[in-house]
Amino acid sequence: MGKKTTVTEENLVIVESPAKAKTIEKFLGKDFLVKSSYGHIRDLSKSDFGVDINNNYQPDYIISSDKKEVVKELKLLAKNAKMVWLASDEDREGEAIAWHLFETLELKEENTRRIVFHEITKDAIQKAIKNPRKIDINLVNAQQARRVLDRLVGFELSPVLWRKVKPSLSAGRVQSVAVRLIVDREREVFAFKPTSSYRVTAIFEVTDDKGRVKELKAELNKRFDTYEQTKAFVEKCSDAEFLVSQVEKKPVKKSPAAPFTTSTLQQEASRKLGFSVAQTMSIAQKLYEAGKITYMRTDSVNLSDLALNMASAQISEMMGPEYVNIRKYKTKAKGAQEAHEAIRPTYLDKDTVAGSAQEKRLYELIWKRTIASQMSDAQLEKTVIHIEAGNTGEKFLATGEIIKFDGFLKVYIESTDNEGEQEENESVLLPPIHEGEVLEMLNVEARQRWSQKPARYTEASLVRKLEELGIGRPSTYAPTISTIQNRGYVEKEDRDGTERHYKHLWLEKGKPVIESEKKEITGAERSKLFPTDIGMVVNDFLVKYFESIVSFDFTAKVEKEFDDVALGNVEWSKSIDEFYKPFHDTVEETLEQSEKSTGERILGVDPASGQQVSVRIGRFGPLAQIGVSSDEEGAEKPRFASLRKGQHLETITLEEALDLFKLPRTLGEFENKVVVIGIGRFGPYIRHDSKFVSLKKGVDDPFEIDLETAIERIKTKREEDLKKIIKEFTEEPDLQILNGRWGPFIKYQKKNFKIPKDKNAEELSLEECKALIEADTKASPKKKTAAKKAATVKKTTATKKATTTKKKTTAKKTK
DNA sequence: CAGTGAGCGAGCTTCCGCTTGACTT
Repeated sequence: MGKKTTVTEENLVIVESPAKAKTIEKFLGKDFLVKSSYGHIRDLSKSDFGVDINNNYQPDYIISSDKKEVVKELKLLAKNAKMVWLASDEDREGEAIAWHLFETLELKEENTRRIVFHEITKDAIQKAIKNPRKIDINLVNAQQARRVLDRLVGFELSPVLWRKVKPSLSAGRVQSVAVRLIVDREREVFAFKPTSSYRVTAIFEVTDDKGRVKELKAELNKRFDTYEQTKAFVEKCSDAEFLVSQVEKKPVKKSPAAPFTTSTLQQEASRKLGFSVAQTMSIAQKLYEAGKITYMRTDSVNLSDLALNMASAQISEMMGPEYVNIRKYKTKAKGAQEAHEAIRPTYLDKDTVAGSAQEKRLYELIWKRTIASQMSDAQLEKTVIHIEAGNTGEKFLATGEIIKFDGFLKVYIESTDNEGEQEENESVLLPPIHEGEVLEMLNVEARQRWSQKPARYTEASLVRKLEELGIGRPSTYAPTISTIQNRGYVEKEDRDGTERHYKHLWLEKGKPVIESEKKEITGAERSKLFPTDIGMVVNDFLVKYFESIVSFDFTAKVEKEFDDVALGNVEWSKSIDEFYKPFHDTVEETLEQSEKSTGERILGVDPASGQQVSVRIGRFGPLAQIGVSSDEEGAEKPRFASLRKGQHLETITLEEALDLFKLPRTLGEFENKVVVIGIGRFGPYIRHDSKFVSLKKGVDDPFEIDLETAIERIKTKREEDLKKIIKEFTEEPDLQILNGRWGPFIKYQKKNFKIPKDKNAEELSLEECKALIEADTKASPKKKTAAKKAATVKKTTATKKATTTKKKTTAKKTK
């Protein structure tokens, strides 16, 4: 749409991102028009795999529907340009984009150049223009192999799941491994048996140089396995002498972390700011588009020389030259392609930025991390004081750290995922203590401690694991995490902890030991990824029949193969053929031979009826069942009940399953209508006269509640509802003025309408209400169509994959 | 929103990686 479209330009440069195009255009001057392809412009067609299996896996590429406009414009511009510069990223995907552009725009070799740069700086770009090359067809072929392999795996495997597990499911090289990680971890947690030991700490009294009395906390250098041993030791402490036998001092240095990549940014934003992976990416995108940070999808920890100079100047100015230590970091990530710089502020002299609160916070995080990465090591002195506990043969250790030179710690401290054990990492300043001193004991405390269960994944820690395994790319981490949640394989959830008792011993100077049992809350989870039943069943199915595909090193193996293709040592279609032939055989075999997979577990026998009790995945999710289906005439049908939230096929017990059938429960009658207790999506409820009343949380037990209490709840609900009604009209019972969460509103035929703020709700007449309804429906005709669209989406798709489906429906319409 | 738990079968679902917008209570 730009005005320049019709003008003939000397040079057309095509990059992938429009924001990048804008910046580069400034560097190149008026002879260059810089445009963007918006990523890939073509993809495999969806019919017949988009790949001709019988003809060397010949790909069938079509221009993506949302790229037709872009392609049309680029084609015209390319036709009129004297030279076309393909400046997509220097990695496998970027090379392929260049090649697709070459093919699709019908470019000619003599006036096409391929150029690459890893940083968006004037120097880098001008150097690139001076050093053009040809499209590297081997690298392109490696990308084609990658693309075709992913298509074949995804489009062969998914239909197997439709037949053997449930329709609409999906499997793929990346998502299936992500799910597997989460399922495996859940089972580790389930199998985990905590063991306990006893941790002993003591507080001593110390007088410092100025005569001030201070407390010194120390921990025993061992933990006891049994309560008896612990008690015996604590008792001995009451009259023991505590002698400082050694004061150990050693220098320690700490180094800063590398600048941010996509994955480390996602992790730190999650730990420090509590952002989800998708949130981080969308905020970063905004910062990028505003020119405030460099590109946010990168696996590189490299900073440009320009950035390093800026960092050096900035640190020197803000904190002094002794804080500068310019470093080059090397990536550790498997399969990193390093087409971009690390994520950094565009201008390092800006330590903050205008924008939303979230943008500010993320920017400041990036600024700090970038600056810290170029700062000096922190110099610490670690002190360990050894305190002999009388003649018990044990000793207490007090550790402390003093910072001699703070270095990068002045700006940034990296967080870790460790939960619970933070107190041990606390750095404390120790009072001056000398060897040979005898310390006064104030108290000794011993408490039972339990070993920690394996940590469930957060979105961010899953990304880190995937990156470690070389699975997925910076541009796909966030979408992959959405996919496995949208498919219903995984849920992000909070879980309340459970109460646990622990033993406690307390000894105060000159007093007897106090023994007690205390309570703590343990195992609470916040925003953790849990597998669903369907996720587990699908995973087990894939592991059983397609172990090689969902194995953790599958991607690494095929990447090696792609590397050979990129080097020109192997023909890509041959490499695909070697994989596909046996894979396809397994698919056929599995379709023929495997049973349908429902995750069925037989729990036992129902004592009341003598029938079998089992659980499995049903049409609408996990269910429990009493009895078995039978073809025989007049055979009794089994009874069914859905599993509740938090119950799982794998862990539910016979008793819990039988409990499910106790509801709904009829209590009796009230006002000649039955009162029924049940549990629905929103918890336990009372149903009466086709109205629903929630049970009181934490007070009412759906299995125990009696008719009297239920009636009480119904009555209070009625009173509350009355308060909601502001005005009613006898001539129009469908119309009410109600008090809602956001103030008064009009309810008409089950739809809600706004009341303007300048109107008094109580004084509205029926005519005025109808006028408001009329005005509201007219004012937003879009609302209606949007709602309709949403409804059709809901019909065609079971879960909330609204975004992808919507795109498709609109795409079809515009055709 | 508070249930349902199939084969009278028509046609659809699905992958991974590049990119950005246009959606909504």
